[in-house]
Amino acid sequence: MTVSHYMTISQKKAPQTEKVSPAKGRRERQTLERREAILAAARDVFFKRGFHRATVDEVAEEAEVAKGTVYLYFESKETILSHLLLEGLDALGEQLTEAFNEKSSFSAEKRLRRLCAAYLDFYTNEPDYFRLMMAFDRGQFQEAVPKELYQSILEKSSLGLQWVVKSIQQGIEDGDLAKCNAKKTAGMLWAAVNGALVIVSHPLRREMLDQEVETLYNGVMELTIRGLKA
Amino acid sequence: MTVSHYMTISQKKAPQTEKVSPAKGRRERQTLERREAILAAARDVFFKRGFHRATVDEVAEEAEVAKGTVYLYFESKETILSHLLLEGLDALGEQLTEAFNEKSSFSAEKRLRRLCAAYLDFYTNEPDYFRLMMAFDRGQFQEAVPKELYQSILEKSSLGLQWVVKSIQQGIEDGDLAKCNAKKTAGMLWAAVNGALVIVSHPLRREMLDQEVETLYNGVMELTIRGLKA
DNA sequence: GTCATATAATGACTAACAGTCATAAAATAC
DNA sequence: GTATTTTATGACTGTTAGTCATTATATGAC
Repeated sequence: MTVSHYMTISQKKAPQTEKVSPAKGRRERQTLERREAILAAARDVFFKRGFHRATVDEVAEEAEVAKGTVYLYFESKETILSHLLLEGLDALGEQLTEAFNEKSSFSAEKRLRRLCAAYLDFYTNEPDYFRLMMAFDRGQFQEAVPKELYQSILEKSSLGLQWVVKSIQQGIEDGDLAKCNAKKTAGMLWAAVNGALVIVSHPLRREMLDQEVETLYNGVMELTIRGLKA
Repeated sequence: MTVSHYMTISQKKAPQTEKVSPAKGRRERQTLERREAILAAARDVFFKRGFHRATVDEVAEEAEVAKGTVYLYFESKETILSHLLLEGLDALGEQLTEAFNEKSSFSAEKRLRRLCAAYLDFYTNEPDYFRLMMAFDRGQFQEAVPKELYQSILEKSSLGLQWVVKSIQQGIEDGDLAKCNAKKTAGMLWAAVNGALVIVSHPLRREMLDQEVETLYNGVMELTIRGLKA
């Protein structure tokens, strides 16, 4: 059984006897707090300077610990980013869940539009998290972060996509959309609108296309949704 | 007037008198050859190891020169990549020009499909160049490469997009497509299909969408082209 | 050919930064 | 109060992009 890195601090040598001491709870709490403080410092520094410019020394300084301490709580700079990414994905996930609005009786198309709009909102309102996501989509993270962490990012990412899948399934059931592989079609839609954000995120590409985020994004959304209905 | 970096080697101190010597031509040729050799070495190394893993020392060794020499011909590792990128963009540009096939009487839709197919072909047949393009779309290249080089990458990139713009304009003229801003619409289409390639280029994202390149790419193409016609 | 000058090449060096680990400090147990 | 375990530290290592004083080579004048 593998355990998360942060849980291993007090478990370097697994004790044969499971002694319960009064201080144990407090210790664990402190460990988590420390970890959270480092993560918060990393959030500050990464947001302010961007992942690549930011240094682990800066994170340590901001967290008021030594650099070595940072590495007691996280395996690598990339691992820290991954945990921030999970935060971002949680936030995005919540917004998407709200956009889908399970309890309402929205049409499939309305839901798709709301999901797309929520994604654009996230891009607009959480530019820092979005930037980190883009940074993650670059480097050699698969090698730099533990498998299980990589896996949970994959899962969290897929969770958001599920709402798109559900919307398309609903559209097919309601007879609003032609029959198709909902999962694959959702992927296409997502790839397209995400592509718009990828491009506007890069100065060169934005110059190249020479249009505002909203124009491009909504244009792509319209094209694909119309294509879906056709 | 600014001159390219590689032209400055024999011009560190601008001579007042423009003497023409018999050796001049050969020297210039040798300089260009040297430069080309370094670029070829970089192509090998970057293709084999990827931009981030590759080191300038490796490039120098492959080119059989000292590291300092590499920096006589290129300002930075990023600048070398930029020049390789220009090669890639040239190749892509040619394929797109051919796909558009100016002399033919293809319909706008046919042309768009051919352009998209050519882009996918490029992704498939020149994965190394495509990888470098993705690498470029990441880092802090705007700062690391000279403005004029950055500008020429922008221009070369836009050149390919022009064929999409032309196709859409033709579609409007032929009455096959509804009136729209051709440039912006071309950007949307491009953002969408490019988005598909961006996603499949990343292992995490490909896992997430769980489908083959062709399926996803052609799906996005179909969606957007259908949306365009609707 | 030989020397003076201009040009090109070299590789040891610097700086920056991720990550390590022997040592120190603090907490806990007894 | 002492021993033991846990946590923290920061000097150190390894790697790599980029520099620059020094060396080598080519050219031109005589």
